[in-house]
Amino acid sequence: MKKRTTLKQLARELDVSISTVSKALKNSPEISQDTIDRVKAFAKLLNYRPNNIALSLKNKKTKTIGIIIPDIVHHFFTKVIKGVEKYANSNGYNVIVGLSNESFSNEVINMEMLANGSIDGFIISMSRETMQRQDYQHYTETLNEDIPLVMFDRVVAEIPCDKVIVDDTKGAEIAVNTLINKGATKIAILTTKDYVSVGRLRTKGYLEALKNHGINPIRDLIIKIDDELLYEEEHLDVLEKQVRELLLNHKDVNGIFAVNELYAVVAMKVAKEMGYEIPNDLQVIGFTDGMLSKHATPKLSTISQHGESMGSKAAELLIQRIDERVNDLPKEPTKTVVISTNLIQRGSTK
Amino acid sequence: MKKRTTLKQLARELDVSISTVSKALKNSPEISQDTIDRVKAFAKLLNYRPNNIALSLKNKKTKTIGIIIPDIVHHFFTKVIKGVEKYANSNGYNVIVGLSNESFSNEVINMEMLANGSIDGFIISMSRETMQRQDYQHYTETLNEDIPLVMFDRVVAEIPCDKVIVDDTKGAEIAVNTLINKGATKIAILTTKDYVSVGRLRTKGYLEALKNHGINPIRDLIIKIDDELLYEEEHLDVLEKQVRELLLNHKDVNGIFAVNELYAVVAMKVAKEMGYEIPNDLQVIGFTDGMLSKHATPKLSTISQHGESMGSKAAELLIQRIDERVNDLPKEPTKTVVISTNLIQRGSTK
DNA sequence: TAACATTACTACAACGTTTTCGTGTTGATA
DNA sequence: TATCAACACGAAAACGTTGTAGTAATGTTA
Repeated sequence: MKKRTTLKQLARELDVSISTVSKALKNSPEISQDTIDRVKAFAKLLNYRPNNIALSLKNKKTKTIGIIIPDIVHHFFTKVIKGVEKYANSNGYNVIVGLSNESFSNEVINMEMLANGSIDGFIISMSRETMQRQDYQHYTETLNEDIPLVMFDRVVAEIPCDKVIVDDTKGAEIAVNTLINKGATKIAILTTKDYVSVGRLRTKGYLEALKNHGINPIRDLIIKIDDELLYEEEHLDVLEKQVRELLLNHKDVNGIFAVNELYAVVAMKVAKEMGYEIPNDLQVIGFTDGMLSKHATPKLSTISQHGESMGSKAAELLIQRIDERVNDLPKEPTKTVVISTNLIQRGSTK
Repeated sequence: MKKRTTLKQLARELDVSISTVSKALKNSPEISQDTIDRVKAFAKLLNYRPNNIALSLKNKKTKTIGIIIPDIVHHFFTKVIKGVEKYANSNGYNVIVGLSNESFSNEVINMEMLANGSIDGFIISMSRETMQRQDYQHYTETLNEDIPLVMFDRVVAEIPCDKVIVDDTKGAEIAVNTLINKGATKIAILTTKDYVSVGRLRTKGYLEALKNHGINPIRDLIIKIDDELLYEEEHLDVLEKQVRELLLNHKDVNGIFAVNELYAVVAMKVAKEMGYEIPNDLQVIGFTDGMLSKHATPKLSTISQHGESMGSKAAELLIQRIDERVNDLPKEPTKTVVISTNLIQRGSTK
């Protein structure tokens, strides 16, 4: 195995000490210009570059942050990673990605693999299973070990750490308000089971919007879809079937708010098949602005989640915490940053 | 800053040497069962876990692999990462992600950031700009430093390293053959500029299929789209316009093969707007099986690229090389693994 | 009882850095 | 000429591990 150039090699060949080489490369005033030049020239020749691992060990920081997400094949998370990467990179940090695949144990294992000094801090969105179990030990342990942690999107109040979320309730409210203002009178919601915090909150926003307009919510119009294995083929059928039933039983539904873009797109598809014309007969708004929204026909009006902003904000918060920790600064109280959502109007609304 | 438990601390408090602690934790026969038990109990109490960085430094390997991709907001690459992660994780490796954003300099910077000992090897798909410039210095340098490198999808023959690709030409041929067999007589191709290797190869497959059926290619039917900033909003318009012109000038086109799913989906959209009925008037096949394909109306028939398989294969090859390097085994000649493509038939073909 | 094995440890070097604290050689000053 | 800065460099510790090579204190053997 060929070995990389080290200070020691340079020192030996130049017949000076390791310290001298190290200092020369850093333009230390202790070293004569002559020696500096010689060392630098030779270092360049051998293409010397300092070993990061040794530096990490010495400095007790790795300049690496770990991001743990439930699924990478998902536009939103992908956007978040992009935001994290961008901010992290421009601050000299690398990003190491761990996938929990919506599984609790994977999440724990992944965090343990990284909490061994490999990373300076975590950015996390909880796996579905973790939300169901409500077992947050691995988070508290991490915090106890004084490893900074920032949660985003799927967060939980119990954990005292910085958080980045969108105002799900408000976003949903905006969506439903918009539908109402544009003439929809009977509005259904396609949401998830309640243990998914974002689903719960968006449903809340839906209910509030109705209430504010003096509309009584109808049980039948609130469709809670079990999103286990959501992205698996078979489960789309279930989704389609539920939408079809909804539209069959309530032919006068003229607005649908879906808590993610997939639900929205599927709803549009089913509705079109059943003869609805969008947006004339039925208006649809989704949540999360992804590929599907942009390329659906008609293009989907949607509440944008600003994944990239969330990512870079999370990275910013995390790096602040890391600095705080490294420089032994007093700990600021934990923050929860709310990223504002906004409606992107496209073809699925009037 | 709170410090993590180290061997030294354990040693001090247990009043034994560091070596003893280290060995006790590893059940060394040199250590008495008594001491082993004491040490382990105490280590558990303090929640000791060995520092990975120190291990990396000592062992001269990081158990981390770097993957550099042009864009993470892209279903295919996302699938590849998933495959890499899966294989890597189950072999004790972590994955660190670098995004080039299709930019040459970003690619170089990212690689340099990681080639400092942070990772044991690279998995790379070239950025568009790198392909254009044909500047592969950073790859050769990496290889010269004896850092293993595996390229996937967007590869280049000049670099002597393991590669994982799909048989683009064959895949395209299958697609076009299928169109012909299903009755299409005038088939257009939506492809990229030639410097994008996959575009070039898929175009080749298109031409071969035509030739094999004795069909003369028509210049006008080969649309080479400039995919600079492809995923930016404005450029979709260009794409739409080109498809519209194609269909206007050649009303009898009854088959379209697109080298990616976005082109295919946009083509379908434009065609539908122009009154074509798919698949009756016009059949469409895409390449890469992503979200868009599954949720387009009609669902898009497509050549599947098996991103996840590509990813895990790439990880497998890389880890083999790393082992080879670490154990000073003789170097095997470089391999190019071709992942077989297959046609997924859905609604956009008869 | 002298020589030797075994047991159960410890010391130390090494991985590649950085940084603090010397230290020997100049030249200038009193 | 004795004293002292300034200069240019080197030695060594430290970060947290592991593994090799020692080393006391026992017990065993001839």
